[in-house]
Amino acid sequence: MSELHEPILRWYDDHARELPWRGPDASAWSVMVSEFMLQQTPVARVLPVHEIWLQRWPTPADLSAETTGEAVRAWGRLGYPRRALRLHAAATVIAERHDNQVPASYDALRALPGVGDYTAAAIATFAHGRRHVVLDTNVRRVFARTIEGAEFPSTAVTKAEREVALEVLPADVPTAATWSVAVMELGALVCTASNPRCGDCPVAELCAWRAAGHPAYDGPPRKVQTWAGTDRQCRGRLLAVLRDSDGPVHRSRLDAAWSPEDQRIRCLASLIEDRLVVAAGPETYALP
DNA sequence: GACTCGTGGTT
DNA sequence: TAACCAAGAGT
Repeated sequence: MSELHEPILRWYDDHARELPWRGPDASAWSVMVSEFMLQQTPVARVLPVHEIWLQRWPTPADLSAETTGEAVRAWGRLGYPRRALRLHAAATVIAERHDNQVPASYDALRALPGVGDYTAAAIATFAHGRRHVVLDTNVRRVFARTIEGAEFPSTAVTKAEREVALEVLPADVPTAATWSVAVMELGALVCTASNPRCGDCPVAELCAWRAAGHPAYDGPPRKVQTWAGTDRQCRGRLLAVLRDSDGPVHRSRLDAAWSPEDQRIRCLASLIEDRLVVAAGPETYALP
């Protein structure tokens, strides 16, 4: 029984945000959709899109019956639109092989497209109450600080890190689920990456990083995403043209959306390769 | 393990 | 303002 448990669980009881994918009325599918959307996208931007998706596609089979293009269009500007394709593909697997029920086992979830270690553990835990180590960027940062005394965790999840997380995971199954969401919430609201609110932290007195005097991060340089002029930006521009059009668009519309030309051609080809775009006819393109 | 893949709010 | 960063996954 870690001494972190009680203060963090009590803090969560008082400060948890009310989110639509939490609470007793949320379906496992609602949790699954939220986990896909929350991969690298902030809660505030997910909220309105998640509501539309659940209303439009209340079960995996409802989404599976749509074209992938409609999923990409409804994904809107959440970013990383390949997640929409993977969610659609996962919904199809669930509809066809899992009786339209989101699996409860980690292994079955992990086998779905777009579901990695984190998402499998999160769905098993938050949708089905299973007991798993849920290691996301928030949890990793909270443990790095409170337990290891470092400002930030290592770049990749280590075996030792996973073992520590398992050691502090409450043995009681339902408490383990609450614990995981509580630590995530603490990382999201208090133990933030920049400007942590240590004055509001329920475990400030126990925090190794604070006790050490908040030493600055001294690990390898954390990668900074470049953006301007990248293929990612170019792809985003091209896809936005298709997303904002009702039907197929002529190549000239895409030509106007980005230069230089060689990069535009390369990115359009990669979008087609990724099945985010299809050639709809001579010189015309559309969502799949 | 290093890279790639969107988007927009915050500082 | 440019940099940072947000419930990661796949290659």
